[in-house]
Amino acid sequence: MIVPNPDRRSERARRAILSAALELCVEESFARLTMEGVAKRAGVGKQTIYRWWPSKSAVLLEAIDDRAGDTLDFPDTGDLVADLRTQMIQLARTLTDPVFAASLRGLIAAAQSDADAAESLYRTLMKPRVELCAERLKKAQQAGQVRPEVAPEDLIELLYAPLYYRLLLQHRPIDEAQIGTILDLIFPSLAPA
Amino acid sequence: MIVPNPDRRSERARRAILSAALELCVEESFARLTMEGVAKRAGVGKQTIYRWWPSKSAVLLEAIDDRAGDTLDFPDTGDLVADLRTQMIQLARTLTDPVFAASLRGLIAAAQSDADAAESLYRTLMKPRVELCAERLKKAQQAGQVRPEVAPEDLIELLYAPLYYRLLLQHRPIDEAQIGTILDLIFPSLAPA
Amino acid sequence: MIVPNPDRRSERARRAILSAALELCVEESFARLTMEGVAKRAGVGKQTIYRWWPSKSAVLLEAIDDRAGDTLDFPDTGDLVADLRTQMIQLARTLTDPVFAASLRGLIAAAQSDADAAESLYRTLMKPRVELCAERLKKAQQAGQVRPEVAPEDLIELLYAPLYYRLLLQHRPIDEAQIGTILDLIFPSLAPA
Amino acid sequence: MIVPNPDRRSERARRAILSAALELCVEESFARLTMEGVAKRAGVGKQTIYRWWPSKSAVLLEAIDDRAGDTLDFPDTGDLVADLRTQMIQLARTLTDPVFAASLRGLIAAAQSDADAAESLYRTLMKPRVELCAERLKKAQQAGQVRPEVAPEDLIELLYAPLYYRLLLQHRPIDEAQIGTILDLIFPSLAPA
DNA sequence: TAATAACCGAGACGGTACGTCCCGTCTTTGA
DNA sequence: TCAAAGACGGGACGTACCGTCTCGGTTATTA
Repeated sequence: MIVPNPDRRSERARRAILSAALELCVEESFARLTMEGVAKRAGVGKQTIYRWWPSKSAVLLEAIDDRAGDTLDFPDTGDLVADLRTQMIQLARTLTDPVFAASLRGLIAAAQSDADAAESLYRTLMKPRVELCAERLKKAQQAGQVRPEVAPEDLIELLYAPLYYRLLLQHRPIDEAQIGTILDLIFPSLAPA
Repeated sequence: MIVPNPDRRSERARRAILSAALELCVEESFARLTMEGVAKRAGVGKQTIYRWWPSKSAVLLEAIDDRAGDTLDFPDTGDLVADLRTQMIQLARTLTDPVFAASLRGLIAAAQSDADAAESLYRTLMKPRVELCAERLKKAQQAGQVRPEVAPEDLIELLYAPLYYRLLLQHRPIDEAQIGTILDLIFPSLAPA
Repeated sequence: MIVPNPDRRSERARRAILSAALELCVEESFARLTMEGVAKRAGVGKQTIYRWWPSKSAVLLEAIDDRAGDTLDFPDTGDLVADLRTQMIQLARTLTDPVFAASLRGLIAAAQSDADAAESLYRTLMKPRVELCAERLKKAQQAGQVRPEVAPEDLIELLYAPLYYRLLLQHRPIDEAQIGTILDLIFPSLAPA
Repeated sequence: MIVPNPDRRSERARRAILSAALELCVEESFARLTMEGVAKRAGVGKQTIYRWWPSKSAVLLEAIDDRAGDTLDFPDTGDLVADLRTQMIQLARTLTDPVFAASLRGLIAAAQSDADAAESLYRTLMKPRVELCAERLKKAQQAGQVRPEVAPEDLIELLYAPLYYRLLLQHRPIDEAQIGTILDLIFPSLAPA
């Protein structure tokens, strides 16, 4: 496979494609999002999309990752529950933003039939944030605030999975009350004996 | 809309269609599952599918619901945690069955772009089981085993969401260890003060 | 290769496609004639064209053959030169008809890069007419009007090639004067010694 | 339109382009000959082709004209039929040369949809040779070997059209026998009464 | 017991989008 | 300043499916 020269890449086209993808994903839905529609909306040839991305989920992943930007940080005030609450509320806001919600739901949908999409979704969007959270939890364990035998990754799943559950099932809305419930139900169990 | 007469419906065709849908969903994936493929595999005209189902996700939902059969029961030995463990292990087995996993992942994917699919997926597959579990939890609350101010629906989400998280993200496998972790981390918080 | 069932073929679509092909070939040119354009003009899906014809030259060949219709006859008054003149004038009219000229020029152009197109062009349009002419010439030879050692096929090429030469080179127009010249220059040589 | 400075033109690039065009036209066909293919094969940028030629037929015309070289001469031994035979055999050899045949068939095909290509093809390749032949015929007329009222251009068409007919229809091969037939059938009519 | 519906299989239809090829133009870097 | 390289916006290719439609051909009542 011949790889195009990234130095000659048109930044204008790149931005137009990513914007068009996000817009169309919200206006329609991921399933009705088409490469042809993106090309038309972006004023770009289809080949220019295929030159730089292998699939529509790859375009959307880059678009949403660009938009998420540098929000890679995890608060550390010393109070673990307060920090988690702050961060989870921030995530809840993101997951209820129409653009982000539509994109992420689409990406997760795509991941169900496309292992590459699943892999890059996890690696790009989720893994870095999971790792930051894991570090914060380890620090709390070292400070004696959390039982040492709890694996941070397990705890992270417990805390965050209910948000994704509501994102994907859409049966109940993601909100701050949910976050309160999650923290209330889990944290009393976590203090060392 | 003209509804065909269900009395004259061919049971042979119905079964062939549902089987073909499940087979193809596993062999390929939900995204590559096509009405034409199902019709061909089932030895059936396309019209026969469209006559009885509005979409491929509707076919698959009926197929998987048929297969799940009458497993609508929730153990009640008096020991809530033991009962939940039993039931969750049963669910884990279902979610790791290739046919069920492929179908459910596809249905959830479809639900991201199709509100009807989302609604019927929840109503048909999830709601009855959620309600059974809620009843069991209420009984436990009445028996003084669980703090009364905890909403059963919230607790259910906390317990089950991590399984769906792993089903959809495919980053870690669903297994019994996970269920142990979930129960260990949540239940110490639940006993009434 | 799976062959579609001709009994179910839509005559309406067939006619619309052939008409659209002829129209577009004249309005634009064979090189600018596209399957997409024909489908659009005919109000037809592209697949419906590809189902019944392998290429645009095949469509055009059938269109022009349909239009030529049953003009498969060769006059026989007993006077060979008069009969040839009659028939050649008829051909000249055909070759100067805009629709026929554009189509035939396009078909011959296509034949230069496509052996199948060349073969079917010859077999469908030319061969039957060449054979009729050859029969007429043989009859004239039997009547002692033409030297018996002349091969009818050779004579036919001599008579008709100049018309095609002008059709394709477009440097001088095809007209009755040309036909007079051709017959005048060739026939004095043909009488038996 | 900005015309580039011919003094700075790269002769190396020009030769590479013309060679590549001829090679590809033979290996594939004129229809499958592409500017990109020529550029790649010639090791040249596409712009370098578009700078000096307007179309692929223009490239090919120059290529074949270069190759035909200075074969612009018409024998004159005093014996018209012998001279024509000599020259026509020479032409037959050219028309059966694979490179020349593929190119000329392609150029004539292109001429069917492109008036510029038709015009430059006639002017460059055909006209000079037609004129030489016409001069030779006029000389024969002055020598009383050919009826004076025959227009040389008409006679030329009669003589040469059958060769082009076989080149383009490919139904019978061009060979010396054909040339004998042509001359035998036409020349008895030409002597002055 | 014929006729007469209704569903069945099959698949042609008008249509959308796919992913690819090539067009002719434009832009960058180097000779 | 021209050349090589190739990215760009764009149009058409030939294919896969969509969801609708139109055919006979079995059934399975209803006159």
